Amino acid sequence: MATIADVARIAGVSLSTVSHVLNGTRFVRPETEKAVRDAIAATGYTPNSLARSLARASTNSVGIAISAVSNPYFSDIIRAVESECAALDMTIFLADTHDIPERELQVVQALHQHRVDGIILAPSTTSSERSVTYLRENKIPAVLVDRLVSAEFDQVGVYNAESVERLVDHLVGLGHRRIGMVPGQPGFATTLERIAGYRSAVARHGIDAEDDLIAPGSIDIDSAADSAEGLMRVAHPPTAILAGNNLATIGVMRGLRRGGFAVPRDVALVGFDDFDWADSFEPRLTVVAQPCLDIGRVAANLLLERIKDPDKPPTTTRLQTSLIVRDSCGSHLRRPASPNRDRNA
Amino acid sequence: MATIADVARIAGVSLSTVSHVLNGTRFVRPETEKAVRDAIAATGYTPNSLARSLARASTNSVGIAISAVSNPYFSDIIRAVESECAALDMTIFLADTHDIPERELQVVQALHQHRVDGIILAPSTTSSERSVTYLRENKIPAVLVDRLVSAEFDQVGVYNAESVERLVDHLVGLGHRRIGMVPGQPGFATTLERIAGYRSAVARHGIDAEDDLIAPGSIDIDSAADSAEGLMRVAHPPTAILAGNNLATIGVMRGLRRGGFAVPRDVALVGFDDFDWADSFEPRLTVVAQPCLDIGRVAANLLLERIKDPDKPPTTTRLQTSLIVRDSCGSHLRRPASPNRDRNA
DNA sequence: TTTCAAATGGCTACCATTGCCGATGTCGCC
DNA sequence: GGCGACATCGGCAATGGTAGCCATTTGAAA
Repeated sequence: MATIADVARIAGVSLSTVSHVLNGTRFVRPETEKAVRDAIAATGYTPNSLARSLARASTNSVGIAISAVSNPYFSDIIRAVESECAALDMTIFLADTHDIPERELQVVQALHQHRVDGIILAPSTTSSERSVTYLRENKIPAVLVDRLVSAEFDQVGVYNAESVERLVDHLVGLGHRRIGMVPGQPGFATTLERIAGYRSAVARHGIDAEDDLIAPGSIDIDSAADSAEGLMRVAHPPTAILAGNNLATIGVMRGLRRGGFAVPRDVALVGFDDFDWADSFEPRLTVVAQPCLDIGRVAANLLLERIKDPDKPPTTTRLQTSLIVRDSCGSHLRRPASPNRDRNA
Repeated sequence: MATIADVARIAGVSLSTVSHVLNGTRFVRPETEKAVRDAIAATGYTPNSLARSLARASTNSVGIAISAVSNPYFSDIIRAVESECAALDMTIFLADTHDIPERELQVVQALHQHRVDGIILAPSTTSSERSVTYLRENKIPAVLVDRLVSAEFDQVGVYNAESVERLVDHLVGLGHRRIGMVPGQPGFATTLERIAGYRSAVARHGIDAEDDLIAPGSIDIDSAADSAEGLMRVAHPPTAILAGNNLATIGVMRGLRRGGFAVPRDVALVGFDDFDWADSFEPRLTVVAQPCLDIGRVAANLLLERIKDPDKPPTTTRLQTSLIVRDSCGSHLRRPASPNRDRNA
């Protein structure tokens, strides 16, 4: 593998000149530049990014610490971040936190050791966890996505409570007064906010709010399925279920099907997070959709700003969700008194 | 940020000794080692991976060049690769090819410049494309996944033709004799193999094989939807449709719905690739499922072997798919003469 | 001849690794 | 007490590209 020294030797110039030609950091005569470029072509030289990053003290890369595994919802975010960064010739380190705090810390440390310029993190647990502490103590430019746990960092998420309230409003508008909830991952900031939104909406409408209507948090599809089955076995089972995220939604459907319940005939269902197949398969789900691409875009831009200016005050951004009404509540069957067939925020 | 020199100074030893303590590369007295470790703790020193990689000429990282964006099928593969690599303390560079040859080359070059130890690539086009040439010319350890385009590399994929043949067999077993196909991305090796499998099976059964039964390749969900609508408008529309991959399946459903056709009432549907929601939403799809986790696992291990021994002969691995029979062909309605309700390979 | 500018060379710090050679120090043995 | 054997560790160099600084060379203008 050719080095810059080889290029310099063949071009008959100094190391400095080759470097300056490569980076445009000072003027060189057109003839000299051509000699250098010819030598580069002849040797097939490509700069060693490691040495370059070492000297520049900047790697032109960002790390994404996210649970890309269990959460398909993140792939759109990653996609948007990748797209923004690629436009600026930055590369992406992807590391999977598996949503386990311990692993999350390891992953953040690994990214730091690789000297990424900044980190986008979806923190697993609620408050100042070790990984967040690590970011703060090492002054690593960072943006938190999805779960907003610390206002000392730049953060991007959605209005979780309000979105759930809109789902509850929708159900109440259709006449439902016993609404069950199958939340997402227990302990996550998003989960807590969404449960709070549920409680708030239910209280506002003055309808049933027994604790047995809220299932425990679900860690995967199957536990959500179990929760749904459990919900339908209580004394007065709900007439509608609200699923706390994409995996919970699939799980609830699986559980209901297993229990012999049809949606929306036996029970209505609304979900948090949309799917691109949701308009083609039955039951066509009524959901609130997150602007995943926007989240990723905003996160990437916030991070790049933060890298440029590490001392600017951190901002927390919440984006709007969209209520997409389809058929999973039977709203096309039993029309309510107050029709609210809104399609968008 | 502390450097190894700071540690050496505080511990009162040489640079060499600190390095040897860190890497266990030569014996040091327990007292000396303790002094070094104390100094590391005191300074909060973490080695600079860049300098380390530069000196070692190995980055302990692998690059994944894949279209993670448009293809959710790859997330399981990425997950498996990440898992295997994490166990060996290797990190992952993720770069998105967007399945565009030009971008694919850029991405491979970027990974190479970052001096990854090896690359896992899902090549977009059929034969020796520029990115594959680049890998070969620069002798980069590499494994090709999904689309098997060059036996000079290690490769991992599935039996595409055979899998499609099983789907056709299943349909024929149910009495279908006009079977349409909506293939995946045009030009991809997988697509060509799956079309070949379709043609072969159709010929073997001696049933209709007009060219208008094979739609053009679909680049996304919507183009697959258009293809499905188109298929249903031909003179003698098919009684069953075979979708060439996950996106095509969703697209076909969307198109059929738009055209007012119900599955399986008006037309049967089988798909390539399974979904984790497919057992809960209607129509419950009959599909062949790829062992994505295994593909990723095998790919990671092949790459690590290849890095260790760059000169061993390349191997091509094809894995078995599983036929999962559900309800999207109406097999639960009109039982055929020969019942083949097989659930697995 | 002096003066000046243009163009480029040379140098250095950045940082950890690793093998090699050399410099101590220590111990046992005669 | 002197000598060899060995344990332990220091010093050095090469690996790489960057970017700013100063020095140098060359040619042209004054």
